[in-house]
Amino acid sequence: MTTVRTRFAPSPTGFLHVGGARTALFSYLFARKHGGQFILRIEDTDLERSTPESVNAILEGMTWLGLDYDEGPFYQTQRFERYQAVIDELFDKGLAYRCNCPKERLDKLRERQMAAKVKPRYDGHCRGKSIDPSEPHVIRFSNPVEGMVVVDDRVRGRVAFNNGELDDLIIRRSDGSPTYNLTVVVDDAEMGITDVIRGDDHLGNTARQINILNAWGKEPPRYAHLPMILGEDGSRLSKRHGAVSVIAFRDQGYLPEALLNYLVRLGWSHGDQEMFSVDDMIELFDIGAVNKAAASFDYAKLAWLNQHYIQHGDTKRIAHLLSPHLGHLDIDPSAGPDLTAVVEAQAPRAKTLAELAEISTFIYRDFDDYDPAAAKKHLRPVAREPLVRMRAALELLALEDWQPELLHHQVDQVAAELELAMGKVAQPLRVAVVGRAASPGIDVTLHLVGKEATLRRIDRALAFIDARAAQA
RNA sequence: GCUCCCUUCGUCUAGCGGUUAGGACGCUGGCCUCUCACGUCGGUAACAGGGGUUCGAAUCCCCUAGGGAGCGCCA
Repeated sequence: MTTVRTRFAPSPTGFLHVGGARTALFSYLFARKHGGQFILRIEDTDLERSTPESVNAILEGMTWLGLDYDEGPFYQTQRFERYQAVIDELFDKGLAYRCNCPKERLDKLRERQMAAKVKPRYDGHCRGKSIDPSEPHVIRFSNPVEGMVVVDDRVRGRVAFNNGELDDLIIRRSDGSPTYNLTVVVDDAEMGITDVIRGDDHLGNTARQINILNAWGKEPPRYAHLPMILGEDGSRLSKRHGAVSVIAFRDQGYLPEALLNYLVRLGWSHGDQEMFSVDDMIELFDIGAVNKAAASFDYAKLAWLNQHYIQHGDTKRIAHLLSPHLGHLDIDPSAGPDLTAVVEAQAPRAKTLAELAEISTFIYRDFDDYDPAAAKKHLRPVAREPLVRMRAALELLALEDWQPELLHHQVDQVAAELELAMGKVAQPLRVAVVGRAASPGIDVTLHLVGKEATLRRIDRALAFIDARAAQA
């Protein structure tokens, strides 16, 4: 039995988007599941549009997702001699031919075909003509004229194409460079790719590629064409739907395991299971169980998964990943409490790391203004007494006693002394210290804010209440 | 226009001839509770339409409708 070898073959004309990431993931999983190899190949034969920046962006995305490859990255631009050799071979065997049809003829042909309501395709005009290699020309593959090509696809099943529908595609441009369908075929064959997993926009190409493979005398790999990922409105996923670059997800505070988990469930499932670690995926993934229909990207569900992983992931690691997001808010995490304590306290209320950072700013610096609704509701004259009492009680607390348990006790005490419900004391205190009505438990909140800032902010709240009373 | 493909709650999906059509996200009601969350219990909501085949169809076949992809000297 031959070893399974899959590849991910992006063209470096932009960042790594989630559709590509899912294709890469499925290829990766298939290889890992079968104990095979996963290969990365950069298809940069389009010199006009390929950029080194894009290559870096793709590599960065793969690394962030943890989709490690066993071989590569290979660059097609470094394999031009191989492609030329195969083109020559096909030409010498009469399986390809020179064509010098001018653009005008091709345009007219196409026009006529459209008018006749037939599929536009090259008519094989130059087949059998002997064209001098010194004059400008391209080389076309002689596609079989009769018969059918059958793609035995792992997700689509058997898909048949009539050879009459396929035309003689160009395999070498007039500038001498090879084209996509040729390079893919050569690389997949020579890199020993056993299973090609790619987007279903390639289904049509597959028929052509199988024909080239057959002519060249190579065994075609097995194919699996994945359905597309659509935006929330059902149209092709694009930037206008939201983030599509995996790096953008990272920068917005998504965890790679959350994105991977979300992606694996797009078109694939294992019973009712929703949570999958990468190890789970490798164990359970089944390419044959992939759906045929396109799926819409649901940002809300991704957010739910992300929250789950923020909440249940290793606290130290989450803290580490949170750090740069605090930095973006001009916060120096080392100037505050232990970051893991912040993560533990806030994780249940953040869907992204960016959000986690945002709702934690009060821990590091005084807030600018009170949330109007919160201030109106809780910083009223009735709150004055509880706040004064709290301040007095807290001031007596030694720095080393500034711990959640003792802080909780203080709030309890004041509430009991004033015969007030816990909330009547805790809420004004919370708004005073946080600036808004939502935060972790009041004990944890006070602990994270620290004694000095807590007392300062209570004073500020008292002044606020007095000023408001004077105004009324 | 032509070729190929797809169609179960709003979304991701389970289902593979007999189910009260299940789960998850979202939305929503209760509980928990110092707030917001988390958690937990419940609710809402789907087989695109029409013909067959069959004792019996979400499941098999055909047609219609809707959607998608491809038809480059792009990949």
